[in-house]
Amino acid sequence: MNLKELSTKLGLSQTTVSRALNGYPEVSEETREKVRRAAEEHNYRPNTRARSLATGRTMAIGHVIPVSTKHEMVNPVFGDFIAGAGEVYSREGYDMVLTLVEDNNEEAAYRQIKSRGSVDGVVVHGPLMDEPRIPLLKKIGLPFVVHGRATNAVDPYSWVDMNNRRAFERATELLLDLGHRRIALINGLERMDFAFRRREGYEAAHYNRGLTPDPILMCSHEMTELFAHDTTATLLSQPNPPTAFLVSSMICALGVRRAIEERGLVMGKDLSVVTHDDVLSYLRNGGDVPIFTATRSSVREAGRKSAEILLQMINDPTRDPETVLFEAELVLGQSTGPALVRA
Amino acid sequence: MNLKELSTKLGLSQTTVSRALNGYPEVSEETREKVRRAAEEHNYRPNTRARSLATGRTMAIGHVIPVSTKHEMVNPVFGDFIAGAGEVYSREGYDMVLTLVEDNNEEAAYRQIKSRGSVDGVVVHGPLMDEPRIPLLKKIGLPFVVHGRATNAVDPYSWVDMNNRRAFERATELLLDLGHRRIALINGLERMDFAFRRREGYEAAHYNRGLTPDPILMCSHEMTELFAHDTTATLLSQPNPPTAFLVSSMICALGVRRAIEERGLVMGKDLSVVTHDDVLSYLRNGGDVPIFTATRSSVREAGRKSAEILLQMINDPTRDPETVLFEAELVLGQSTGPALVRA
DNA sequence: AAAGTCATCCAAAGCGGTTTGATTGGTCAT
DNA sequence: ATGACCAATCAAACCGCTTTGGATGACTTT
Repeated sequence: MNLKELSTKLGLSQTTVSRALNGYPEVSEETREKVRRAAEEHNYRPNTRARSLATGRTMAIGHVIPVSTKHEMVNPVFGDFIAGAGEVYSREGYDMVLTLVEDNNEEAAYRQIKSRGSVDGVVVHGPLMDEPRIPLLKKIGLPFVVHGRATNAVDPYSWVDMNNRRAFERATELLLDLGHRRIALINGLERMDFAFRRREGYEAAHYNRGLTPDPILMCSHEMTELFAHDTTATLLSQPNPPTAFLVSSMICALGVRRAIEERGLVMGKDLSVVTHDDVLSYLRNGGDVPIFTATRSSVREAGRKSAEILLQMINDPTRDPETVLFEAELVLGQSTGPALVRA
Repeated sequence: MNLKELSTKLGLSQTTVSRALNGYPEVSEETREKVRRAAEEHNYRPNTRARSLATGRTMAIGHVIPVSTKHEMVNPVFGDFIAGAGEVYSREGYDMVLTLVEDNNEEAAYRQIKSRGSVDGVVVHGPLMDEPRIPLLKKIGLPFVVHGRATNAVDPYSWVDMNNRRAFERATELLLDLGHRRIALINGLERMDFAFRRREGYEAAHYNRGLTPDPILMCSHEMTELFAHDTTATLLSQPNPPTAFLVSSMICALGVRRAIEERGLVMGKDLSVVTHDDVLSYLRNGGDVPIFTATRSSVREAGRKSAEILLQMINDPTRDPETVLFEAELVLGQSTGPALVRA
């Protein structure tokens, strides 16, 4: 059933039917109601492509997902972010278009998205410190919002981020307050902006107290359980091992815990662990009392917020870029305790 | 830059330019080359919507993701499946459109997808035992392939699945061979087809040896770390506790391990654990020697295969439904050992 | 030299909507 | 009664592409 068929069936012009359904005032209420009922009855819905060709709006948002070519790694955080954004899209009648791109030719991907004109805007995932996509998108004029930030970006742009630096500074302070002086940092890839900021926070907390973190305790890698486990195991078998771990994700924290327990040590007693918790739906941090002491910020909420901002920008292109910075909570769990005095 | 502009710039008709770029033979090689260069130079790419309106093909595949309303749960397996499917789509020039749907009105969602005509086909995720979507999609004539199967479906349809029944039967047999007689099943929601089949396999292995599994040992829930942990803890504190656990996902297995180790027990010695492993990129099952003994089948590969089948169906609608059944490997890790003789 | 073939190109008609610019008939003030 | 005005409707243009059904001229064929 298309517009033409529906309108002949009703004995009306396409114009009137279209206007009736789209709520234009030039149609009598009586006719509008008649049209509405007929549309309902025949399960008519305007063809997306035709409509978007006519209006110039696609009613679709693109998400370009970088897939690490090296490790075939898909960010586990992604599902929840998408769920948050998707809530907003479906509420507002937008589709979500995913493009998976190997991380070596993202620029081409964005250019293609723009010139094929299949979305009204994009969400940029996983920004690096120097993020070439930001000036690129500005240049080609595709509305966008970044999940995260790019430290070295110059022009203003819209982003939604968590205060990674502050979160990790506070977490480090907590561990320092507990008497820990050798704190390992199990971080993500530090060319990713979020990981860079987290290290900054970690270092700042040390410097603020006149301390210097031991470079050997700072590790950076793709955040898998395995990496975290192996790194922890290695660190613990060194002569002057860390007494605490600051970890960049729940998945990693599980690996850290495994390594700790393999050595017969008890988390929260022999060693302290603080992790960042993205509040993933399938990986809750314990029940009433959290397992891990954690900095906490919902990535699903970030998804919602990103989508809202992007849609606003699309609806009103004159708007100034908008930014949202979530402060992470610091929740106490069972994985932290005072540093043991060395025997 | 659109076709009209490009063709006037070249002094050719739209027809010729379009044909040149789409490889039709009615164009001299000389002209074709000239057109190609001009297109390249001006970064021209045909507008997706216009093209799909003209051809009737959208060059997009829909994925309808059920989002559990009750638990706000996003399937963690989804990211890797999408990554696999996405590889194929981008190779073949297809877009991927995601629709998140609360699990109570999926039917409306599919109807809408069809009538809005924004995709050429869909992948159905998370089939239930009685899956109303299958007859629905057949009825409305939208090509589809199911990731998983629906036990009670009657008409043939395309699906890609793992042999859940056989995998869990073998895993159970392994545990029985090791002398375990009280084997707990930590399963997903059993209205989901995969979970139902896994239980069947588990039960069959028992029955085949004249054993009857204790209903109290079979647990079914959304597969979170927390559920697995709490259930395991509960089971272990019962009078006649299980000596082995058969677990439906790596995430759950982590919860099982946590509960085991909290009691000061050692996995692989005091208790055995076998899990299913979807080979998620961020959650590898250990390094050289797997941590968990596991049934293993790559969900990413399933994504690839599903996409391939669907595209074939779209390109040749006369094709018969195709089905792929992956057999899971059973890999031995460190989490299994002989049942201890009760003191 | 006329007719037929063939390679190459083009004008115009869709695809299914939205939107512009009339057109119609009724109501009201003059 | 007449023109102005308004509400309600419509025909046709347009969005950017593909594709049908010619056109054109060079080259063979007879």
